[in-house]
Amino acid sequence: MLESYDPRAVEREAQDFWVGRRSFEVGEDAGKPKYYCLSMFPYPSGKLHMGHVRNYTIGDVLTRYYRMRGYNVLQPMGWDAFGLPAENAAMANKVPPAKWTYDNIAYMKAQLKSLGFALDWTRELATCRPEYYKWNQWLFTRLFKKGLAYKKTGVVNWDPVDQTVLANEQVIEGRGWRTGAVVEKREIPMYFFRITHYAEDLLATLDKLPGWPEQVKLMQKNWIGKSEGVRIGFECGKEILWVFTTRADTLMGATFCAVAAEHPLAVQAAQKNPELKKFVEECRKGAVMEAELAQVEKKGMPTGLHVTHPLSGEKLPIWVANYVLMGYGEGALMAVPAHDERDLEFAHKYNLPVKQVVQHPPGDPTAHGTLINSGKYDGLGYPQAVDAIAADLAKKGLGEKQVQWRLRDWGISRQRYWGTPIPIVHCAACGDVPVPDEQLPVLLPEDVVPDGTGNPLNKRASYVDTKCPSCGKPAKRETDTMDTFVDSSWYFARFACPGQDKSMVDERARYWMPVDQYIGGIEHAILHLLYSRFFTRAMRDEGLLPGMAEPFTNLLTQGMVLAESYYRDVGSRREWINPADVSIEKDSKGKIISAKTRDGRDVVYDGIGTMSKSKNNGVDPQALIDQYGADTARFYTMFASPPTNTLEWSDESVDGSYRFLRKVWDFAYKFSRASCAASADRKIRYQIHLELKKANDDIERQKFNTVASACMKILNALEELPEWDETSREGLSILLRLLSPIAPHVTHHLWRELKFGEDVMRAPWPDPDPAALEQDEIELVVQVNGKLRGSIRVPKAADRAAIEGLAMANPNVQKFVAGQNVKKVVVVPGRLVNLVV
RNA sequence: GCGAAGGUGGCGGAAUUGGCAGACGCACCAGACUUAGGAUCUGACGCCGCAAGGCAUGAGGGUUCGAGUCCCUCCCUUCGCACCA
Repeated sequence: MLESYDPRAVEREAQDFWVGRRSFEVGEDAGKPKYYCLSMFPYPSGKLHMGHVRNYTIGDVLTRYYRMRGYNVLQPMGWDAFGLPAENAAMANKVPPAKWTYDNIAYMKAQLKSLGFALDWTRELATCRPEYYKWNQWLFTRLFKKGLAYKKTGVVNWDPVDQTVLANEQVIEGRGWRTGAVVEKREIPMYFFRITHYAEDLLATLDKLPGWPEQVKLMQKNWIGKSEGVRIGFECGKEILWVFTTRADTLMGATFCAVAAEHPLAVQAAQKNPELKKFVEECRKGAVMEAELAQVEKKGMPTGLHVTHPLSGEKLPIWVANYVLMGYGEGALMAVPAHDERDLEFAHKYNLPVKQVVQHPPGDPTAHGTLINSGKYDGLGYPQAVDAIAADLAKKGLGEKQVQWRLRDWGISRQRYWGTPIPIVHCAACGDVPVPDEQLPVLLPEDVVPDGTGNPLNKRASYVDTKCPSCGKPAKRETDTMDTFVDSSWYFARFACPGQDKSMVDERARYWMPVDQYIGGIEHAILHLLYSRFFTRAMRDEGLLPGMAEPFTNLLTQGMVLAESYYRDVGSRREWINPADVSIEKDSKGKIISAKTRDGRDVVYDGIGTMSKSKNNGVDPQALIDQYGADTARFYTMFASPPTNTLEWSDESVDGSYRFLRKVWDFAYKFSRASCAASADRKIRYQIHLELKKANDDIERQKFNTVASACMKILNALEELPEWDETSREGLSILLRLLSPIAPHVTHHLWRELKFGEDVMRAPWPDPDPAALEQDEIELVVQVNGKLRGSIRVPKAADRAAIEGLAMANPNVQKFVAGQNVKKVVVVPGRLVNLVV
């Protein structure tokens, strides 16, 4: 065997071996338990980033581990290939999005292969291929016929200069990213998926997902946002203003009503009131983003209209307020300033009355309590008050209990080219007609270069002009495409069915689904995961996935990979400098005091955040692979932190990972030339098996950083052996197997070189030997008043009295208890003794 | 603003159940080997202190024989907020 570690040669050799044996291609096998391990597929942005390396290494470690544990493991890979960046690249480089995307896929596929992931490439898919998106279209037509897909108007960001719809990320501080024009809200017709049909089930089933992080389940629960309340009608002349509230108990404290600027009452009132019209129009300026809306200063204007309080008969003014959202509830609310912080802020600003009606604990006006100043309802608690008030309202026909959801239906229309065409034909006579199955897929032309002014499909007569599938007369094709979240909502099921062109999925999906382990970034905790859960239900009800509701049994949400970012302002333009090109100076506390580029110009430190193209702070993993090899890149990303933590990038510590793999090689090299004694070393063997026991626990709880450090500890222990013996051989074979899921290439090579077997991946996973873990004596820590004062060795079977005696006899312990009364002795078996004086 | 998570040496992190805080590694420091060292090996390495010892897990308070871990208040960072993926 070679004396020194050459990652390049070792990795090529191992990868050739796997390809030659088709090691990762799997089929259905009734003889083994199946394990479907899936990492979120990448958007083909150009090259892999650190988040990908981390994500796919986590999946690969699990895949290789479960294979060695005897499971039939599927780990596929594909491309989330539709999306906005391809159109942006097209505008910048005058290249069709299709070509740009396919080129990126080719490059990134080579990168993934160089990292040695155990992927079944025979199942590769790209969502921009007709054979994939055909089934988006097919399912859309099914849902459309059932009413689960439907058309209504939705609000979008409109750039008045480019005459185009903007994505939220294309709106910067309320202005269009290319034109700088103030963005307006515009209502346009769109298609929606009726995800709210499944709201109750999506919420209730969260409790049956023990393999999901509590954090994610809680976020989804809050997002779905079931609230039980009362719908209350306020008479306004001949009309009724309906509001929804979860605090009907505070109805007697309502001092005004507020409606959204888009509310029909506001629009109507604005027609006769130029000042109000101006205000309503002002509310239409700016982006649709909720985060932005929530932070704008609360503003309002009276409509001049009044409503009648349904119980007191009092006249209350109606205001238009920019903090009322048209999309939630009725787009209107009753304001109770005394018991709602936002209403209070608004009331103070505009001098509106505040009337306390609930006796609340001091300092918490929004807490439930007993009613006061509420006439006949005085003295009631929250539930009784709500019941009584709802009943009285019901008698007048002005209220009823209602369940309200925060979850909205999913708008899937995008006024963009690079996505799945929505399979609808608009016919003057027949209306919106879904494209029949035999005419699917509606093909997206691939030779288009968008220019940023609207959807280029609109300008293609050959695409738009068609015949109505229903009556055969000339008609227009829908030019909107689907949200790319549609593509990623079912790809996991499609991976089970390569080559299937007769149906969306087939019976093979019943073998592989659900995904046993899904791995991806925490940033997908809500939308992607919720949409996938919705799709699985919709497909189930279409007969495609019988009996299945939940697509992902276990979910691992990896933390984001963060890096520092730096910029400098050049005129009005902000230039972002890659951290690799910045040298920094830190003070003794580690705070950055100055940052300069290589040529000595000052740059501004902008803090730490997600690696992103816009801040140019990405670290290219390719440089890491080129310099150290794939095994080091994999080992480092596992060792650096547990998968669920954020990972703050530092290239300084990569060296240590490389050094460790080299040490493994050096040890194996020396072993290959040594002759071993037949004896074993009890003490070192104990250490190795103890580390193995902990490492096996850590793999099960997905803490791969401590598995990596267990490998280091085992090697450190082996190096302490006074001579080559059976413990060296056993320890090395354990080390190579334990390390193989993380660093598969070097362990593959050494396993064969040392004649442990032909293929480490097919070796059984090591389990600790109980005999090696047996000990006659154990060490106990002795504390006095909770402070460490010494330690004692006691026989394993020692009783309490013997332990107390030994603890008291310890000289250092004596120093602290001498002459004092020992009031209490706490003995924690196997751990410690605490003497309280 | 709302929802969620996190904060431990100079740095990444460990401590699985309330029981030895800082495993393992990086950086730094000292030494050995060497023509050389950005290689390798040995040692030291939280802070204060000559030592005994004391202090220390974002800040402040509480529960407990014992708190990084549980409870309360506050501060900071990251993620999501429905057209980025």
